[in-house]
Amino acid sequence: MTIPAAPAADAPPATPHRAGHKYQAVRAYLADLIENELAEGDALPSERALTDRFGVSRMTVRQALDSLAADGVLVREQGRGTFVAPARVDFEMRLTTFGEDVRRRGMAPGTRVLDAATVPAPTRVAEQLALEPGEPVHEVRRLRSADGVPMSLEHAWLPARLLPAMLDDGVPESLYGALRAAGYAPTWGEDTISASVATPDEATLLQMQGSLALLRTRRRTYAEDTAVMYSQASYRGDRYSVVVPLREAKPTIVPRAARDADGRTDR
Amino acid sequence: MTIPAAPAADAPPATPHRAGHKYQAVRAYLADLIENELAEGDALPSERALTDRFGVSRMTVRQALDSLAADGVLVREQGRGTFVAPARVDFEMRLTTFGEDVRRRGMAPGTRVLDAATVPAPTRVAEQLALEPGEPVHEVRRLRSADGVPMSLEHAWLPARLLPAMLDDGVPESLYGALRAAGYAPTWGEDTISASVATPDEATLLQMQGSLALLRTRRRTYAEDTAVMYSQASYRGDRYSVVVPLREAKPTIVPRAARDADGRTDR
DNA sequence: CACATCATGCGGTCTAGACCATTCTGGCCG
DNA sequence: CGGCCAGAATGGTCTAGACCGCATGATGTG
Repeated sequence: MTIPAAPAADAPPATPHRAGHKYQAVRAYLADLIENELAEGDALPSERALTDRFGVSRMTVRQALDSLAADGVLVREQGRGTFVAPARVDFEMRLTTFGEDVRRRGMAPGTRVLDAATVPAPTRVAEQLALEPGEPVHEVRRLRSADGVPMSLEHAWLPARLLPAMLDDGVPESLYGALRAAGYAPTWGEDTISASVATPDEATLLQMQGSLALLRTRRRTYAEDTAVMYSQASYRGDRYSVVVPLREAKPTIVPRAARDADGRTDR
Repeated sequence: MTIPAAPAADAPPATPHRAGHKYQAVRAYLADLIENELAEGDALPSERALTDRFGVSRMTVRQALDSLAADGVLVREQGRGTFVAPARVDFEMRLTTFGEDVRRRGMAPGTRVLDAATVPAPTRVAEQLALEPGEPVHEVRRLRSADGVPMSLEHAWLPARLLPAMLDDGVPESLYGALRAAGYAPTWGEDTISASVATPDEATLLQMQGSLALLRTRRRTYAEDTAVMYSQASYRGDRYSVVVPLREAKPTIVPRAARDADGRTDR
């Protein structure tokens, strides 16, 4: 935001590096520019212009620009300039919550808690969470809906050791939120997706008529190295689908340099 | 005029830059080292050692190291050294074929062609492939099996314009292989996964008994910007599941610098 | 013996230049 | 009018240093 039009041409003596690194200042300035000022495809100030504006050397400016280019935010073109990169497809599935997911689809999420208790971990759950069998876990069963229409039955288990007080004030609005608040922000996970037929109980709760097909996901959620949650969700097959972006088959290793090396592409 | 700072003390021979850039040479050397000599976690030569070995400046060495670190092949640790990165989890789903997929699970893939013809594109297919309705497409229906057990019904459409002779010698072993051979190697795609109940016809072909739940995927496959295939597959719900790795929820923008900016991390 | 200190080596940041390769523009000339 | 060519501007590569902060192990010291 603050545009350092005049960067105190020489040495700011008091805090020379306390304020962080110079390239970070340049990067922050550029990031702000990209987010608030420029549109996709717009040109950024040239390296030499930034050099003048910030009173730093060109290598420092390039470090900022290159890091943004590496993040896919910028595209650099020799002889032309540096431009805001076109929005790229995100090739990674994200750990989203049901609430976020539904809102992103433009609907209002709803929740009905069916069951919540702290219990000894069942064998399968203990396996998935790498716990000793019988170690206490919070178990939560919820019926999730979108715009009032039942969509999914969720069954989640979290190690009680990580969040001892989680259920003290009732079931939290968001389990991921509770994990984040406890310092166990989910960082990665794994879904296993399958299909099966709803039990009569499930069919009733989800108000299914006609087709009884369910899309089931079993999810393990991790915060860094610790398993923080195991959950199963059953979605109405007629109302829910998952979109998975796909990348090309995995290349060898060390891509960038190899490209130019072998000119022939006769495969 | 100005004598170049580089004193050409050593080699300014016939082809000084014809052979490529210096940092690429360093990178290639390091890549070979990583692939053939070193194990996960091993230390690489220090920047200054590489500087001596190649007779280049440290910035040039760093460009090679940084690019490999950006590719996730190396991990740099201030004060300690540069190390071969641990094999990382692949957070991206890949465009795999049924055959590859089954073989990776240790089973033998099988195929029975049910139908193959070149026909005018149905409306929905034309939409998905961005064709004019009625434009000719190759249509292929196959029953796929693993170790002789029926697993999946596949229905695929490919623009005939891209591979005019695809069906001349019967149905190719691999549709992706045919695309690659024609210069349309698939580079990305998108699966939409849902669940539904098998029709009697599907149940018969897949020899389903008991549960009639199917896991269905609709896939669009692209080679760069051109849609090269649209396909639907129906998997037996009791025998097939999809594993999707998940990354943490998407951060705002501009991650790297922002991290250090707010000093407080009172955990 | 336990602990503080220091030297060393490492990657991280930064400078003030240089030349190269590519792209585009504008003016010149046929 | 059309095509060619020279600049100018841009990013790409590279140098030969400098100082900083961090991690580690050796060296003393109480």
